[in-house]
Amino acid sequence: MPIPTDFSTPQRLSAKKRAFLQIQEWIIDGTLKPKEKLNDADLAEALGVSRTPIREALQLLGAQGFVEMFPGVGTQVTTVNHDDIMKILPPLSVLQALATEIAAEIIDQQSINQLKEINEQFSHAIKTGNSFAALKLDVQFHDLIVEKADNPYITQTVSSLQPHVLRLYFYKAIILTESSIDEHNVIIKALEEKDKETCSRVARTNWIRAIDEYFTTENKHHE
Amino acid sequence: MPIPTDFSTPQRLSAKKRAFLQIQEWIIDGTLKPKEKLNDADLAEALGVSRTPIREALQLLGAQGFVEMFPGVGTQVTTVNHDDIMKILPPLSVLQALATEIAAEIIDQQSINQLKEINEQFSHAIKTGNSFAALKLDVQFHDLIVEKADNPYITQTVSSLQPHVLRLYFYKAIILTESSIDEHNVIIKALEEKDKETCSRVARTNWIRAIDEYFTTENKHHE
DNA sequence: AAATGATTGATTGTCAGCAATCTCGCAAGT
DNA sequence: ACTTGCGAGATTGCTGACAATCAATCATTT
Repeated sequence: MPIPTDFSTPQRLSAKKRAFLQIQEWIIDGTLKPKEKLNDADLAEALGVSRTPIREALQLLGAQGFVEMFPGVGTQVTTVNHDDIMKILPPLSVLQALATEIAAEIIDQQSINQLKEINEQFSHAIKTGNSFAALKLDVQFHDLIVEKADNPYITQTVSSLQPHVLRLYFYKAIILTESSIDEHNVIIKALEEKDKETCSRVARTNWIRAIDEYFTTENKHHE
Repeated sequence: MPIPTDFSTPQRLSAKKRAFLQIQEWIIDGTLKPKEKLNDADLAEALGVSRTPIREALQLLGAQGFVEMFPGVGTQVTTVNHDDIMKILPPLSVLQALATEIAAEIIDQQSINQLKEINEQFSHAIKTGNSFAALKLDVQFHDLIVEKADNPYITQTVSSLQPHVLRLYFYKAIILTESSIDEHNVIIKALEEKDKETCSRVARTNWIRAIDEYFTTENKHHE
């Protein structure tokens, strides 16, 4: 009998980690409302653990900007505004542009093939109106590039912004359109040609176009 | 007897916050060595508190990238390498460049005067060889611009990188020279003239010059 | 009626202790 | 000498409880 070689160690999630992931999800999807006061005993009861792992999870959520802790008073979910998209896209885009520029010099063909595959799935999701899937594929696309850039500080800062992007999606502040498909293709081509300049320019101006579209859609919405 | 009006509410620091600040300082200044295994009972004893606030502080330090937690095993101080400067400057600079570009459109004259004042003190610190003071003034200079940009995501990402800059200083991986004085002056002038393009360009290329100088100094050091 | 002070209950931050797990050292077997 | 197995001790994650503090409510004074 051959020894199995394709197993992985089963991951036991600590109570803290479970609490963190669950509360984060509740905040992102709006179950826990902006400005809502969080009571750690209630959360502990809801999740079937003691208050300590809840408090540890809240430290992490505070560091992420999803809650604000007022010592001696309580913990509150941070606010989310429609216009936050206006604020998050510039830093996110310059970081992604930087990652793309760095990756252009070192990326391998296999990863480029992966990007093409992701963009095909992204295109399909856009065309079939599956916007959540499209968002996740957009994140995957950029995350692969960030990973290839191999700079822990870029990875850290981008990943600190990503959950906020997801939250904005749930508050209907994110719009992905067919234009993004073409942009991804331009990035892929530029990466194949090791064209740093185009990589950087496209990724950096992407947010300007996204904001224009956002305003166009918003104006229609208000009419 | 007039009622005092210039007092502020005395800030009581929670045990958690005190622990966080102290352990962070120990990591930054090398008291706690890279790769060192941290034992929360020892830290608790050293700081005269129970383990709970230590564990909460460690969550924050983990989120900051100063420690890595291995569930069930222990917590370890992250490594620091001389060449980390090569990795942190690009993202830090693009974020600072973005902040400068945004601030160029909205900054007031009072803040510009403040920048001039800070740069004078920075110049003095450089010329008298007080490099720690110079670093702190450089941080102050950029932080004021980031504050004026009024974008919480830029503030958050920049401030997540700053403590790492300080740590690299203590590991002798940061060098500030007289060139920075001139650069600051170029930024100030461009801000006064609302010249976004120059703001952005200078702040974004600053790290290339800083890395060149770093290599020049490193080569001399190895001779 | 409005302002002030006192009281009460809830919540937060922390403590001490318990159980589970991990690591290390020692002993036994090959 | 090297490998394997076991046990002990240390450490981690978590629980339940306590004390301090805050906010809300009630009572008293103006």
